[in-house]
Amino acid sequence: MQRTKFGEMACSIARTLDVIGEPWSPLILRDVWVGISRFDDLQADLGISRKVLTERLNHLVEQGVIERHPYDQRPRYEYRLTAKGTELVDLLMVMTAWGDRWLAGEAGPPVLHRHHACGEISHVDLRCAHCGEPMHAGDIDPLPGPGTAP
Amino acid sequence: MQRTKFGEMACSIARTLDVIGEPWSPLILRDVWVGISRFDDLQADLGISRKVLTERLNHLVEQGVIERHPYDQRPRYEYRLTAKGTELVDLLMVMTAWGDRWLAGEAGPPVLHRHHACGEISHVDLRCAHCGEPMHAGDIDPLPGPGTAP
DNA sequence: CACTCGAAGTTCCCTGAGGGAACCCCAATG
DNA sequence: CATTGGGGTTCCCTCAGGGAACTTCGAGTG
Repeated sequence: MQRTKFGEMACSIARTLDVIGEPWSPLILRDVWVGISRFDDLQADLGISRKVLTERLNHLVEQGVIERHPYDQRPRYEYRLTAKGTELVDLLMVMTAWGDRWLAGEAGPPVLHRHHACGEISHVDLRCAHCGEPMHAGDIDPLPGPGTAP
Repeated sequence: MQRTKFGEMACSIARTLDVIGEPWSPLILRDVWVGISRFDDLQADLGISRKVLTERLNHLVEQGVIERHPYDQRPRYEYRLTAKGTELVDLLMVMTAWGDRWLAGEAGPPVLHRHHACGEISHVDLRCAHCGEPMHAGDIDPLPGPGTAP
């Protein structure tokens, strides 16, 4: 947990960090995405402290990124992505693409992604939602928006 | 700083978190991207502790994401994005898009982005680098890659 | 019914990272 | 020679993360 509250800044990056910026949160999201969805399974897969896992799951549920689903008469739950959380996976895919490109080293990427539409091993690329052309760091100008800080 | 080392995991998401996953790092990157590049300017803009800012800048320089450039005879430096860091801005753009969509609230997004190619206010969308079709959470299958853990 | 089991937390203590503020270094300037 | 200002460093204090033991509660077993 960061001591300074990012969620109150007038910046969508800072606000997003307030939702998934804490240590472990992106990895929890990754596990839930690939189907590791129960408390003990998450704890074993990540090697995270149980206390922190509890805190992170509660926070992600509060933020509406994942949901608790009972899967038994007994109080047993599994966690699933909401629509909000599913869209956050975009972030994970970009992190994967960057990590594969810059950090994988000799051995190559640990995981490959096959794209359903074309059947090829591929990765994500960023395009403008409006015109479809590439959209990267140098391709935009920032302008003050309606929600600018007072 | 996370106690557990993410960089040693066989996962590009975890490795990427080892580079920019610490508190403040994405916001430092954002500031450098938009041209806030000197120590005191960063410290003032972010409200971060000077100690932590020093640590983060050193780490980002070590990771090859930013570079120190002297801008005076005196020991004065400014920080600039490297190619590796410039590609990391993709991550910030996706965070911005998600935050704008899910967290901006009534007021709307605090910052707008005009795309050079089409001149419109827009945001990023994820496409397959191979076929150009949309590529989101449900559109891929993960497969073990060459760098899978032993 | 008493006993055990297992998932899902909860509690406790210890260490170490973040916040804040004061301090330091050093080249240029007046 | 004293001052200024950028770019850190140092020190102390608090609070978050790690680790491991403990708790809860319903289900299954003898």
